[in-house]
Amino acid sequence: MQEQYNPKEVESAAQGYWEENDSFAVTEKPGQEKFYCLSMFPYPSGKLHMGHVRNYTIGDVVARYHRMQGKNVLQPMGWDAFGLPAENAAIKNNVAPAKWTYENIAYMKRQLKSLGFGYDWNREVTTCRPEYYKWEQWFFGRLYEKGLVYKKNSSVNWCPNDQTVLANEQVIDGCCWRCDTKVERKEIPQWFIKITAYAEELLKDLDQLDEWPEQVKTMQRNWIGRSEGLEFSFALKGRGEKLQVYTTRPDTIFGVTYVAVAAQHPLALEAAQSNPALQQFIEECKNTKVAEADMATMEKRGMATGIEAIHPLTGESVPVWAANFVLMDYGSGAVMSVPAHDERDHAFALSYQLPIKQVIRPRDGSDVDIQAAAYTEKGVLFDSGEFSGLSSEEAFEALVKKFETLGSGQRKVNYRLRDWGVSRQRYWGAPIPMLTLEDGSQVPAPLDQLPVELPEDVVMDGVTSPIKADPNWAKAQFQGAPALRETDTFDTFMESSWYYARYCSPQSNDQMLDTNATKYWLPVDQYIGGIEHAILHLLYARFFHKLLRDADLVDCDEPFKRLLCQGMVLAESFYQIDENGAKQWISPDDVEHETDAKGKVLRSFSRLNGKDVISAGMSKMSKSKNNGIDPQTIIDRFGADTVRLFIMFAAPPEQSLEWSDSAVAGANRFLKKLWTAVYSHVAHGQPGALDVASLNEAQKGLRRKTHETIQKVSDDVSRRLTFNTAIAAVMELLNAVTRFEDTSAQGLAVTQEALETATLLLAPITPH
RNA sequence: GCCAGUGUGGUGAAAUUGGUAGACACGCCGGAUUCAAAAUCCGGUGCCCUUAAAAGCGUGUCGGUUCGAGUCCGACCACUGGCACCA
Repeated sequence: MQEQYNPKEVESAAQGYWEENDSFAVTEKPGQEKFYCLSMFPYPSGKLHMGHVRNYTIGDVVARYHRMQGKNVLQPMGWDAFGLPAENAAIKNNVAPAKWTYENIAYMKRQLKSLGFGYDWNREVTTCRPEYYKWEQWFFGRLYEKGLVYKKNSSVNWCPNDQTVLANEQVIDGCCWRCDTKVERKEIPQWFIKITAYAEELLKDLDQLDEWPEQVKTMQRNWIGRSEGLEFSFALKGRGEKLQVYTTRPDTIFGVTYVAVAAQHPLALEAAQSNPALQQFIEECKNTKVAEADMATMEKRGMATGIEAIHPLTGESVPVWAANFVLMDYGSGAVMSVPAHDERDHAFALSYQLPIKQVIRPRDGSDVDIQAAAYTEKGVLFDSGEFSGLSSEEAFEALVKKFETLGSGQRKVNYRLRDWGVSRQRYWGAPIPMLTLEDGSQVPAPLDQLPVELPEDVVMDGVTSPIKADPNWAKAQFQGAPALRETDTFDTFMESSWYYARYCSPQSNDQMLDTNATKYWLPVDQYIGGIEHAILHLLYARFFHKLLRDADLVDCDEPFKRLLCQGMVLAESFYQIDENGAKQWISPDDVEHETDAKGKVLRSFSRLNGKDVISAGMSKMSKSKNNGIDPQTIIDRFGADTVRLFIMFAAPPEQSLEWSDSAVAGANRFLKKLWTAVYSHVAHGQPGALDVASLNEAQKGLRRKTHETIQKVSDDVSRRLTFNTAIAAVMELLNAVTRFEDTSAQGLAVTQEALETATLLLAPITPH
């Protein structure tokens, strides 16, 4: 054993051994307990960032712990390789997205290996490879045949100058990020998968996920948004057609003073033909981004259409308004409005002087100032005909019954969840495997045409997808007749919705999944990833799993048994104001501090120009704030084990983690101390056998500490997933060993046990 | 705007089921070692008053429940994640 801790040597020796012996390769072993530990695979953006390091260290610690417990542990890794950044990089650097992506993968794979993660690389999955997306295309065809796929019009962000669709991220302050043109909403035909057909099951099965964080389940429940209400129609004065609406508050129906429809609603469009002001308003409503946050915060605007609706119970007429906050994409594109009992309707009624009619009062009979604010609580009805005097709950039932008796409405369960739009008008994604025949009908591409391959050797012009620009690409045949390929590609959430299952049989060439493998490995025992995926990715993956189950490809109901959502990695950011008044972000590497006698920072300044810098506090490591710390420089300086130890020690996994250079040095110091302690112990030679009966009080004390630490660390790592307290416990044990200083035969035996224990307990965290 | 979180010493945090607030570290202060420095080792370190002790104060703010609240409840403030085309 060397006297000094030399991480470079230790780490390359250990990594060389793992590589040579393929130490983390696993196969199905029916007799052995399995453990499937999965970390969310990365988008290959160029190089690893600290968030990746944190995510994968947590996963590796869990995987190595269970391996040490004797389980058959599967821990795979792969690449979520399709996506927008590859197209942007392609334009910027004049390189094809595929080449850029594969180079990034090669570099990041080397980095993962240098961090000592125990992956079974034989199972590596890369989603932009045809052998992967072939099966996604095949499965989409099966969903189409089952009636779970359909095409309909829906809104996109449209840049009228570039004649192209923009992602929400590409719309900056309502304008195109390339040409600064005002972005419009545009309706185009797109493919959808019926996730709403599984809404009830996706909601109900959350109850069986007892090892998921409560907050994630709550967010998913609210996202699915089950509600019970009444669906009914308004007749329209002088017209044959009816206007269908849905409400969760039928008890307020006598308070309806107007009806609102989306600006793009057929009624509004028709009325606009003879009303230039309305036409103008509808045009203006196109000038909003598709994002819900923008819809919810924009100024609520509207205009009367001149059409009158007949209240189904009172027979009174109420005006139909076109409003920018009603969305054509959701429900029927029309809502009943009760300003007295709904905040948004109230605000709208005040700005357009529409009547506010109160029909619910508090149960205690007290008065409310209905002009000042909506009364949204439930209560007791009045001015509601035969329903006056009923409570909101009684009125709900009575009104549903009334409408059902009249045959003009019914009870309906509604979901906020909308069907999954999977069409993207972009190049770098899996082609949607649909063919349009000469008669205009559509069929899935047959198996012998799969994969519908995306050409990789292309030149990006920055605006149009190469497969849309090339008229020949779309040309195909179907049963001897000419057909046209779909040139849209899949949402990249498609690939990440089933990769965890493909890892079970990644080389399967003749089928999507090998059911022998999925039955053994699934569900994933521990899934680890960022909280930012709490809703979309995790909901789509749960949905896809149920689709796979219904196709007999997997045999459990849920894909992820236990979930851990790790927090972000933050670093302090600093800036100076330049002569133009703009913030210049200074890298934390270039900032020095002056402190007072207690170590409190008094002043910070730039090492580059000596001028003071202003701290913007802790924020997520990002390019825009120039506060990213490159993991590679830390690995090169201290070694992978120090990086892993610091990251696991600095905060519990679900909290955000603040980067601190001196704390990293502290983690390194601890490893050096441990090394030194072992070295000086070994120098005393091999100790004799431990004789438990002959120990003195101090020796018993150290033994007790050793075994308390085993218990504490085991519980922290397996049940609580609080790695920071596990490490603290090992630090306490090492402190006890340092204080012990007993070189008698039994003293050395007890020390040996304590140091062996410390090393084994740390092994999952600092495996080298 | 809506949904979900977070807030404890100079700093990161701990307190697992409502029961000694601050484990373990970082930083800082003092000392040893050294020609000197780095590294290492030893001691101290919530705030306030104090030579010291003791008292007092203390878990974002305000209020409540309880014998007892960092922990439970209500209101508020600040920050963070998501909002369906970033992944």
